[in-house]
Amino acid sequence: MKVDVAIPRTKIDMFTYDCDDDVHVGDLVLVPLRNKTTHGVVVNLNSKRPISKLKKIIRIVHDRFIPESLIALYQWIADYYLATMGEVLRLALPSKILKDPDMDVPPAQPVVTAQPPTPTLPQTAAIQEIIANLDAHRFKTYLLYGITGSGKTEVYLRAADHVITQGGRVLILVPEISLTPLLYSRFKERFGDETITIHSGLTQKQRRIAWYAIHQGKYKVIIGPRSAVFVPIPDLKMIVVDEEHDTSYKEHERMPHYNARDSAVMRGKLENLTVVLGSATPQIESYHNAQIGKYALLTLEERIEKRSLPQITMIDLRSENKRFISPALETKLQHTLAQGEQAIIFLNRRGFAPHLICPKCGYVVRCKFCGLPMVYHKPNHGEGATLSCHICSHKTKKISICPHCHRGTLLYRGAGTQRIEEMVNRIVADLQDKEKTKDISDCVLRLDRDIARKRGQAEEIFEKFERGDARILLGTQLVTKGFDFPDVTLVGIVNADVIINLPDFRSSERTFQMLTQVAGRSGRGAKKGIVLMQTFHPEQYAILFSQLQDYRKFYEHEIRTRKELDFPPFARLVLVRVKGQNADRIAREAEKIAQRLKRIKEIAVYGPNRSFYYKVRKDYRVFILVKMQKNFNHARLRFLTELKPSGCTIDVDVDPMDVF
DNA sequence: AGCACGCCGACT
DNA sequence: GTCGGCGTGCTC
Repeated sequence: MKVDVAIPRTKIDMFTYDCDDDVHVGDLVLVPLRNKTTHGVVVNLNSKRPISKLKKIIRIVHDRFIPESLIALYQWIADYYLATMGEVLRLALPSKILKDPDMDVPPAQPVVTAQPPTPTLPQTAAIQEIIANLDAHRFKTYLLYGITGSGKTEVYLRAADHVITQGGRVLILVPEISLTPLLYSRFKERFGDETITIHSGLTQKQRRIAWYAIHQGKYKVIIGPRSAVFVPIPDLKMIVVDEEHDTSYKEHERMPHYNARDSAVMRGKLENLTVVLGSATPQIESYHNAQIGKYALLTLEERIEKRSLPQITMIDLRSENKRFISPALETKLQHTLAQGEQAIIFLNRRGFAPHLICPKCGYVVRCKFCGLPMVYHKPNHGEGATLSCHICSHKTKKISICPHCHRGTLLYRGAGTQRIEEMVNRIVADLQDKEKTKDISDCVLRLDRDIARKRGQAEEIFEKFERGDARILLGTQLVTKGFDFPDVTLVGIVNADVIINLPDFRSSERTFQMLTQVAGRSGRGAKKGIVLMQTFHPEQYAILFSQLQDYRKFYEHEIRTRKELDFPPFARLVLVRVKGQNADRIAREAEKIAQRLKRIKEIAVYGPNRSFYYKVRKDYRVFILVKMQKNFNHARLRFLTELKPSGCTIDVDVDPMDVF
């Protein structure tokens, strides 16, 4: 028999081998390749590929290693994202998995500890709906739209509990960055050691042990980031995608450029599962799918325990005289501290100042590799003051005198978290002078990637804040998710506009999501919360609707815009990125590609254009945006992935998250 | 993707 | 004279 074998870590789709008739789809096999042997997975029987001189499979290492339904998922991913099976298998079977297959793992012990809370009425309705579908054993995708603090996790837990009682298993996908210690601990306290996480901090060995334990069915609840969608799980009944709008579900670095949420829905279809996509701010495409009946909509529109949403007040920075922290925010912050409550201050920008500018000649210090302004960082962990490029991470020593005119002393322009930290510390000190009595020094905690470099450091800061050892948590996106702080009654958003002006059709959506998520940190306990949102664009609809806390109004506005401009979900996008060290060469090659694309009359071709980050390190980057109707067979664009002009790297991204 | 082959610069 | 740079080409 002739069979097709996909080999992980090759760029080639599949290889064809001769073998006996006892081979099945999904078998892990050892095959000769060149002058070596390697592992591969059988993906097709009775191959029709016209290869003349076939080699023979050496042996079957593991019979039916990957179930046929998962091979079908891998094939769908390879087809849809214009990748090869070899590339998909790299993610499905990470390198160390194959080193020493079939290791034995001790079984997990179930420990039930936590007393589950009583669900609210809307939670009960959602749970019942999901359970009814689980009992019917049919494929269905739910979009669980639940506002911040409405208790989506309890819905997941109850549904998971039902699955486990019936002898099934559950896969929970979580966003990469958040690592969601909260979600994990809630599953752990409900299902004990039957829960396992596959997070990025695992060593290769731990990862292999976990993989085989899951493969052998030793765990009931599997929690992991996007790559967990590839893991074989026996008797899988349900997949939950928490924070389904999160961009980390999309692999944007390399092939395959898959979206784990959409892959989870496809896995649900192929394995006949119940799929639950949860979010307080669903991606526009997802809510649209719920509107047209592709997904079933479940809503949770009240917070648990009758808590109310915070009151959000906008502060127009145009009338604030260039102050980074307005008097209103300063007053509220002092008030919050005086009341013994906690506050979160959010700014989506690291460092002390985003620019260094010369007052004499206007020169701005820029990265010599990327051309973008260098960010000034004050000393962190024993590392001295530096200038850092946030695109390529290139660092230089801080300079004081303008290197251009040699006359001016460089000034700081703008503010990052370090600068805001200094200001907040001053506000705290002022309050202490006024109130005299209580010592609230050392009460500000900063959390950003400069502080939390290693795994566990972010958790340490979160735990310190949770214990009440600090009163103000100040930081970047890291502070917007993962933990629940009941004593936080004030959220201050230093600048709501940071990502609104990116040249991307999703910049409004991203802004709305970010603001809604961070605002949702306020008032999650017994006391009512408030949010102060500083902005230069109070009339911009993403900012306005986030202040009104009205997802539906935002959706209605956004979907109209998408319709008018014929953007997703109405059309499909494919982004072709071309990069290389020679600017002229990539411009020429990109132009050739664009010309070739323009011969396909069913598609619209935009570009080539220079990328928003045109030069990064040694590379220049241009892109071509291709837009097509959903019924266009985009497999016709596969030729793009097979081009290899010398000196250029071409990257093809179906359903890109960023188009700049 | 890896890995070999192959032709041009700074070293024992 | 060699070690090694990474451009090109192939793997069933």
